[in-house]
Amino acid sequence: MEYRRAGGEIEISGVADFDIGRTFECGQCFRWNADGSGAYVGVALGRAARVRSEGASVYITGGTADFESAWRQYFDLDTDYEAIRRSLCVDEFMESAARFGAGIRILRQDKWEALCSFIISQRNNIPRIKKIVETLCREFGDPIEFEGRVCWDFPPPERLAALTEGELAPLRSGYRAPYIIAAARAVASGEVDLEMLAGEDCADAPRALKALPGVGDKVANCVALFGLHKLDVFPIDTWMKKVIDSRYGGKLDPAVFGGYAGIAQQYMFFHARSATPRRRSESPKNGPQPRRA
DNA sequence: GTCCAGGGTCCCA
DNA sequence: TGGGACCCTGGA
Repeated sequence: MEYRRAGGEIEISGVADFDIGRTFECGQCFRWNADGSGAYVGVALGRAARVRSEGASVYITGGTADFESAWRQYFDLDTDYEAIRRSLCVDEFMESAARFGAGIRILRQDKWEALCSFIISQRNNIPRIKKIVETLCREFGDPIEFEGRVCWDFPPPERLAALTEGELAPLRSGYRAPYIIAAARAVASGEVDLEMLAGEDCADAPRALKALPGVGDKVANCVALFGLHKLDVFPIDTWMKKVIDSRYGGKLDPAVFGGYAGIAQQYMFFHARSATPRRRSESPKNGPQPRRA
């Protein structure tokens, strides 16, 4: 990996498997949006930035200090995803999924933001998740000036811990509001220590996260993978259930992927979502049916 | 206007 | 272990 200043941007080159579109669109993050020109604008780690790719290089707004203190870690640029991807091609389907998802990197997102965002994600669709998260930031986050407009940082847990459910009403987050507040209070008070859970010697972070109301297996695993960077964790949602049912007869032991089951999951998830039309009218007739009265 | 589905979780038999 | 309820939105 090499980087250099290029005007108001940092040019990053020599990184295999770095596709910004796939990385931002694979469902791991909710605050990066395509601007229509092929670039993505978003807020992360208290900074706003524009990210674009051109040729074999990726360009990020800002200087070397921002790059070294934030983006280098955020995009996990010192990890060899190409080698990991090759190691995950354990069968024909994974070869196909890994080829399809080549370039996806697991972002090192803010831990609290990941926890809060995935609580919001439950029984929800991605456009609405993004809308709720954006409203949360706009209502309670700090402003960040960027390219002549105002973006909003993700609000810290201490700020949300002081709120009531009524004050979260503008989010229209429904039954998730009390979960957001409970998580904020647990993190702000230190009852849940996300830094500690992210540590190497914490063997079972999802179990600790599941102590929070509104955090079950799926949310806990997503937070462990995308917030705590536990690359061996394998979240299973409705899309993954479909893949496991259709490709592996309903049984798949994530252990076959070694310590990188989480990255395998992202290839499979991205492949499944991209291969399946998302509109209801176009959705497969034999998909999982809701359990309703 | 009505119905249904959306990256779940919780509670209760 | 399985079924139903939960909050809200947008498409059909």
